[in-house]
Amino acid sequence: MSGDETAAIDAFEQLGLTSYEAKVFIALHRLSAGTARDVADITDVPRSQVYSVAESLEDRGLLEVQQSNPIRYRPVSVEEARETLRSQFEREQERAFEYVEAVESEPEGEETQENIWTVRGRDRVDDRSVDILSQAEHRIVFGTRLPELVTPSIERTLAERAAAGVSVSVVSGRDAVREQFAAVDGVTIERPPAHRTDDQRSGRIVIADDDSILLSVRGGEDGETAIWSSGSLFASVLIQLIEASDEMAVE
Amino acid sequence: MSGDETAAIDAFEQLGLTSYEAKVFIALHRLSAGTARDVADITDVPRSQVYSVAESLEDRGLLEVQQSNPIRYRPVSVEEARETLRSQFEREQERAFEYVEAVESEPEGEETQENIWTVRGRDRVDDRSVDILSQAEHRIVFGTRLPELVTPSIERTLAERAAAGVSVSVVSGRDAVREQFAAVDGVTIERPPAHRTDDQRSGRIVIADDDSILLSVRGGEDGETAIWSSGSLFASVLIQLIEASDEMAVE
DNA sequence: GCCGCGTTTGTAGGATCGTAACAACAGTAT
DNA sequence: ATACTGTTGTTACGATCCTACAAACGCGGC
Repeated sequence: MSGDETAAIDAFEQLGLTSYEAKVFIALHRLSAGTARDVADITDVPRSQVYSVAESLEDRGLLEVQQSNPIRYRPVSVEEARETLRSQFEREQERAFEYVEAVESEPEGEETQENIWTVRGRDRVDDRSVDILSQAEHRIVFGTRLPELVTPSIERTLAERAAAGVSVSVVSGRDAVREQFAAVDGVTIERPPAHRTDDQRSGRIVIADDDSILLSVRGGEDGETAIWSSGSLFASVLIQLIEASDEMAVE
Repeated sequence: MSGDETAAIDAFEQLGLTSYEAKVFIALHRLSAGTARDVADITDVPRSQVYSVAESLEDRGLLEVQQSNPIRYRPVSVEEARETLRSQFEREQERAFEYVEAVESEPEGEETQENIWTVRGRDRVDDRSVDILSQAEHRIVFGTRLPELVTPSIERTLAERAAAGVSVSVVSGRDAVREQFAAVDGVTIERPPAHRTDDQRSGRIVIADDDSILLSVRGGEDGETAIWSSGSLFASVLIQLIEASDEMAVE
């Protein structure tokens, strides 16, 4: 079995199929249609198991059955299968989150507790950054060495906030980053203070108003890990610390 | 635990979470945020298990962790969770079907084998009907007693085919059905021949050109079950049989 | 000491995986 | 006609893995 096929089977398992179901479904697409024996011959699924597996695939709407002797199976088209799985997914998601929304309680006091949260994984850090940025009302500082950490959603949010009258400044020593914002209206571009050594492992920094901050580093298993805090004493102190050291450098 | 909650947990399991993961996620939304003990107190998840479950939820991007003592957990917002799960789903689906598309073989001879296929479930019958209808090039006959079996997608496809110059005739004795097509251009409405007794269990009939036919019945576990055939001798013979009996009645 | 936190280990149950035996049937040779 | 052969569809049964669930442990703070 090829590595690609193993990967595809894994993916199908993530979508809720068993490995047998994935193998039978794939085999039937190879064959266009076929009997239990046909399927068993080109997979490692025992023939005796094909019948029940096919039945369960029929229940999921992924194949059709010809009641003959021998029984023949026919997979539905890829487009139809995708649509079927997708609508099933949407339905389940609706059921699940409907309830969560009904029971979730209001965040009391808008995050006034002294909390510093950890976020692992680049996409997650990205989401959280956008979240923090879009709550800014007066000023934003965004800094990074790495152009690839200026994702489209970040860029969009910065531009949107700038347009809303928020003072946005992007801090980077790298030209690649600086150029990304050269054309954006209302965005000030600055260089980091000279005294700050550029740690190779630093990721991005996000400051929104005087009460929200996010700081990420690269490395570790997840690629990027961030800590962030919003509305806490921690946040404002951290922000002051960071910015005070810059002010001093200027003087 | 309420029935709603059980349903929601089931739904989360369908989305790939374990029941513990679902319970912890829901509990954290109830609390807005909390420690392992907080969660254990309002669920039947043992406190000692909350830590590992939360870790796995963090990997999935469904909650964030505060590294303190005690450890505090914070769920991501419903919108963020939905988006995360959805993009994960899309990614997996892409991985899975990309491979299937690469290996699927061309249907040789365009369904010339003598095959009659079975389809169970109303939605599936609907899909197959639309599929057959949209391959019609010259004429279409669509019949049903039941207005609810004239779904929007059927209606759309019939109108689209009629617009493409296909001769479309809808056959029904029910006014509710007849009225649905009264306004559609290019669609002829007919009554079934008087000699044909209207079996209570009949569902829909779809005929496309002289080579594709689908026939469904209501009843059984799945609500609606259909047989269909395309390009086979079976199909053309069946079509002739059905239509011949009508012709005779006319004479 | 005492108590709560976080970790680790162990067991029971369920679902999937994988093997094997079985009756029913069709075709062939005797 | 009978016996033999091979296939089909069904059923039963261990092996294996993961989840659910329970209990114990080391640790640090009060």
